[in-house]
Amino acid sequence: MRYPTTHKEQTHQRIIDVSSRLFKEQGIDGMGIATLMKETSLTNGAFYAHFASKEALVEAVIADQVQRQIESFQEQSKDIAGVKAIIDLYLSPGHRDHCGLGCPSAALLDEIVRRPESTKQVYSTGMLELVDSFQVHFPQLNAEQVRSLVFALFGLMVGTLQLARAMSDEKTSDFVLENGRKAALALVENSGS
Amino acid sequence: MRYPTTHKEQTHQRIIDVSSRLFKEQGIDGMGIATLMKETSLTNGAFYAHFASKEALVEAVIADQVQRQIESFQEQSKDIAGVKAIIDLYLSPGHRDHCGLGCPSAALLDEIVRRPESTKQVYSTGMLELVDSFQVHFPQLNAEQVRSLVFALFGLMVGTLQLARAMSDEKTSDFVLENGRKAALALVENSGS
DNA sequence: TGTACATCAGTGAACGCGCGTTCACTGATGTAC
DNA sequence: TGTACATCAGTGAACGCGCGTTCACTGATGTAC
Repeated sequence: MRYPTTHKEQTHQRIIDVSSRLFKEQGIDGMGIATLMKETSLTNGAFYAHFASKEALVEAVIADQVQRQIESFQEQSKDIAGVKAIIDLYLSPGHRDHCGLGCPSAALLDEIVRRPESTKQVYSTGMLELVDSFQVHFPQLNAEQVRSLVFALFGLMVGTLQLARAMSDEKTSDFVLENGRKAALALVENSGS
Repeated sequence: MRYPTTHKEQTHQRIIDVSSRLFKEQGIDGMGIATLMKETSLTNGAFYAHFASKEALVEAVIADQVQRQIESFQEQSKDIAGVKAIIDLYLSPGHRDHCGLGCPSAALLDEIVRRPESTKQVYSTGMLELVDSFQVHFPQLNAEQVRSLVFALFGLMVGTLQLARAMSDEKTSDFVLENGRKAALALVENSGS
């Protein structure tokens, strides 16, 4: 069968989508090509028609995930209230309980640290873009002030979400989450806005 | 050869020490029993005389690492200055550049999230003890206030260190680190102390 | 004092399994003449 | 219009390798009689 012109491109994206979820749920090292392709309803051999290696997929997934996160953040209003809405969603039980659909940084950051330089570069570039995209929420701050604030905010949110996910006791987990949410809101409120 | 009474205990601890470093450097999934035992100058078979399974080792490593971190924190003065010293050390280039010798949470937190409930329980218990150990630095705060402050502080420090480690550009990494350090110090200073 | 046996930390080969990757092949379609 | 060939997304078996785990064995020492 010949496929329509867009077919291969669609399959390519489907592999990225499925991999994003599975990597975030099971870890990059914890998810093999065969399993991943089976979940995409293909056989393992087809993988290498789409990606040169597993690492190439990892890079594609990270780039795609960070872009999607930027887009999802941009759905909020372009002011402080928008940032607060982002915080409320980020440090929510829903996000905590669904790694596979959530933030790639929270799910994969310390695995990304251990990957090759090229992969870290893809992540770094994306993260800088993400951080700078917050400029719209803070018209009164300059670029460096935005980076200052947003890197601290993101560090706090990522670390807090990971801690909340690691707590085996639900009450403690809720406390960590809600406590982190307040700290994040306070950080933004005291940012000279 | 018969060994002295303490010999096996020493070997047991040596496996934990070597594993702590290697897990933090390469990830838990990224480090196999054979490699790990070779680094301890033993053969792979000896492992199961010391641990029932890899997961049992993971639990032992996490418990041990968190205790050691508590002890290292306790070397600082029992006041706000002590907390500031901890922040300065935690968010320093030295800590960033040596995962294997550093904080187990920063190196392994999102892998811990994906491990069995029993392992998360070991981590949770240790972390609560760690957080509560900060009470000595804040005599004017009650237990819940200390947990509020220290969970936020730890979330910020862990997330920031991970972000700094993931940045491929050194200047950006330095910025993230130094910026996070200031944010952490500000968090502690504004804590009604 | 001498000998037979128990103890036990560690050895190293082997188990089945899943990993990332390769490759000869399939089969439906488009193109050339 | 009919036939031979090119294209190409996907198939599925196979590659060598390292994984976690098991187990019969070694060999130095202690103990019983």
